[in-house]
Amino acid sequence: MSSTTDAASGLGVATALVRMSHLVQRVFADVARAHGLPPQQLQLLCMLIDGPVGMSELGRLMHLERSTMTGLVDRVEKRGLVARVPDPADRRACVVTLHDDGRRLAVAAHDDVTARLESMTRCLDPGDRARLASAQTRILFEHDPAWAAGR
Amino acid sequence: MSSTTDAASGLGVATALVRMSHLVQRVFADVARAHGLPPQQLQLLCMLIDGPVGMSELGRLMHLERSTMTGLVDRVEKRGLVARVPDPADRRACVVTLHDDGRRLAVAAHDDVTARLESMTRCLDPGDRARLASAQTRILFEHDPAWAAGR
DNA sequence: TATTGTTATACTCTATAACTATA
DNA sequence: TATAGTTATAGAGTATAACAATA
Repeated sequence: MSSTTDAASGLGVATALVRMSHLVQRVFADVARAHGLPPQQLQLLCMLIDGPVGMSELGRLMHLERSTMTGLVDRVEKRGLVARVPDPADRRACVVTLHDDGRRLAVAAHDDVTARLESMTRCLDPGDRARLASAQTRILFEHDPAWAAGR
Repeated sequence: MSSTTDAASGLGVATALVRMSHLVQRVFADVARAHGLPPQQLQLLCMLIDGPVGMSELGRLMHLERSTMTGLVDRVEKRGLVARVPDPADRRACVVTLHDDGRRLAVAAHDDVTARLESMTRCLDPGDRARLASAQTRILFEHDPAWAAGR
């Protein structure tokens, strides 16, 4: 009945994935709140770190309808963190770009999330941590449609 | 530049956790929608499979305010899936219980989520799958406050 | 015809603050 | 005083359907 044996009575892989997902979402939400943003708005900012993205592409990346993106970008734009810039190559389209404040916030929050998650994995051996990352990478490679495209 | 080497250029553990979390949330949302429910309402139902739970305890389990629980339970109750039952031991309190329809729906959807997640892990060796589950179990044991209490 | 983005609408989710009733 | 639950309010997130402008 030591803590070690309790942890050893492990969960099924599906249950573990669901619970781990909730824990990660909570970390993300806590960091977002610490930076004064709702989680979805922070997620949007993080999508823009590598460069401007159009509305439809953002919807594909975040698995949201285009009309949902309109409202989300509206709210983040109202905070002065991003701007819509007309696409010179297509007069229907625009790209969403980070302002300086938005970039600082996105990078700082992203770093916070990374630090907190890495800290949580310190209870694993380095080898186990690497195997955890690689097993998840493998699953994502096989099952995340957005994988091939994105970074 | 083969797909194998692409997968081998793995993600950091934090990035892998965040992406995996999104993938799991998407699976859960897809299953919920297939059963005609918003994800949060399905999550609530799943919390009740092992037995009735009071409003405050539900809030702790789901990391939501008590007032948020009131609305969530209202909506699920309106669908006829759960009922508030007065707690005979404490006249302030009530417990939320599943109706038969709610239980059938909760179990079926839970099974669907489990099946889809297990199917996604089939790209791993049995040993890797077991190590994935056990590494996550270890992290949850150390960092999920709701761990000790819950199942 | 197809695509880009928006608007209108209706729900849903969430937190804060103030409240009632019971412990 | 403390806890269980609700109400009121405000804001945020989401999808569907219909639309305008452009490709």
